[in-house]
Amino acid sequence: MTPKILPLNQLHNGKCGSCARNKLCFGRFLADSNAAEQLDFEISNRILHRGDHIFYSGQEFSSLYMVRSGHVKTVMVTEDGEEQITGFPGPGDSIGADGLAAGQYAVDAIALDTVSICTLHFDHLLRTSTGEEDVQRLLLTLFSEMIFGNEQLLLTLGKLDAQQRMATFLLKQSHAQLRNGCSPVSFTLAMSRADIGNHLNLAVETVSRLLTQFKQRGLIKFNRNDIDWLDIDGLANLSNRREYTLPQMAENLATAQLN
Amino acid sequence: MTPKILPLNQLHNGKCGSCARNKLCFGRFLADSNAAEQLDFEISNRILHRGDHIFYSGQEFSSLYMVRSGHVKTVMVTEDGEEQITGFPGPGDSIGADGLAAGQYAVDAIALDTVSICTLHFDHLLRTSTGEEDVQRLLLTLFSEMIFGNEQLLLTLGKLDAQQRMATFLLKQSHAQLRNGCSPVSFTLAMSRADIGNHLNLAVETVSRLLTQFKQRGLIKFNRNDIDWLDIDGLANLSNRREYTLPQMAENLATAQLN
DNA sequence: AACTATCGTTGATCTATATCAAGTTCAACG
DNA sequence: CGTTGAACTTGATATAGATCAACGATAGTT
Repeated sequence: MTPKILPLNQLHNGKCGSCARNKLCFGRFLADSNAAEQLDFEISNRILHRGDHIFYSGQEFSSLYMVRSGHVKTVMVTEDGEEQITGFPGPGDSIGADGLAAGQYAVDAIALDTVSICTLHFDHLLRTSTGEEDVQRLLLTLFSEMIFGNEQLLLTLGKLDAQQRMATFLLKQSHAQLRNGCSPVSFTLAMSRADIGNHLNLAVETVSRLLTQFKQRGLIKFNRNDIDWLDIDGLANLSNRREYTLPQMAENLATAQLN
Repeated sequence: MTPKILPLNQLHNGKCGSCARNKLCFGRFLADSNAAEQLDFEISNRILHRGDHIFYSGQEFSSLYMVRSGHVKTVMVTEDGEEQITGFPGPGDSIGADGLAAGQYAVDAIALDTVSICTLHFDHLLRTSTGEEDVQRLLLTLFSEMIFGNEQLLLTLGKLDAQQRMATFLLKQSHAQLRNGCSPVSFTLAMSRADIGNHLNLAVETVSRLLTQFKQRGLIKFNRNDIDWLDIDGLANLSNRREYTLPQMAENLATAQLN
């Protein structure tokens, strides 16, 4: 009889601070590595599959979510049904913060592949963190990160052309890989060309053409959604952004771990 | 000898909770009107003039700011100097939250006209609010509002055409007026055509043409930057968004005051 | 293995909005 | 009260990327 083995994205119910993935998640905001013990609020874990909703737009706000593994898309919808993908949260990213102000989630959060996600009941979180200055700061930092990220995205979509947007997107994915201790040059894109196009405000055809073009210019190697290699400096050069070049990426990572 | 009279946007140094403008500012997030007394953190006031910087992009993060009166633009800059105006915070809006995560402000915040602004030293704010669950919630709500606002903007810029974007922008300005107890159909735009164009990702010429077109269709009456009248329902119809129609606006306002 | 639906690629054409080019208006200043 | 410069308007033309159209590849199903 074989011993029972936990799956790679092992479940964890209980205190946030004692979770094995803490360093890649909430812990990445804590300067003191022992401070994780302060994260003594309850979390509960859920596994979702491709297409499952974590929550719906308009649904009453109750919790924040942290992605432990897998990828999600967050979709905002206009009156007349047009959809805008506002982001692709992955491991260590939070979801749902946009719902607090209005009391209801502003987007649909949909799993792109198999996703392990933590539920942080907001009222509980707030009660538990009262008096814990570090935890308060952590929550605000988490929210601040989202504000900053959205502003960066506004800049990317507003002032860069199709090629620059695509390069920036690939570098962002690469950077996220690195943050999670995975290879920044070899990974799988969880989202379809249509999703990328929607997110970057480009037609599917344009996304496809740009990827082909990048491949021909030797900037990336890929097959379908599997990226085998990616020229970070070359793409950074195209994107007019230095922030994702490897040395800079490593530095960002170090900073993220320290703060 | 005439008595000394405070200017309209009267200065207020001391406790936030005792400020006369509290109801239009931090207080708008508090359900209980007496809860304002909980806002016992220190604030200090500054007056700025057109073109003055509240802070610079890259400057070390230290404080959040609340606009008491006047209008501001927040500008993010790319590597190669391209600028994106991410918003036009007005009375009751906060500035600077994007700087917490990285420890430095992400945008330049520049006064568009004469601005009265409150400085909330972040460390002091955090220390004072520790143990105050309502204040913690308030801060997170403030941040959440910005996340939501940026996502709405992403949707507007990504999925609406020039005409719809312009209509949406005018309605947003109108809505902000209403929130501050001013006329939603008669007000002055603090920003130039160039600023509007930059913010909406449109050429100045397109902004000008659309405004002229709206005037010819009887949707707005204006002279230079003074809007004398504005057909809220008509514009809402164009913009494919019902959220800014007058009944809805009044409801939003009521909700905002209750929560 | 053949079938089918979904997703991705590639080429041809079209269009919304940018860009270019001239004015026009207005506020500030000597 | 004429001068200047910035901000705005209006018309003509250009273009990046969308849209339309057709085809190819892949994974899941029977």
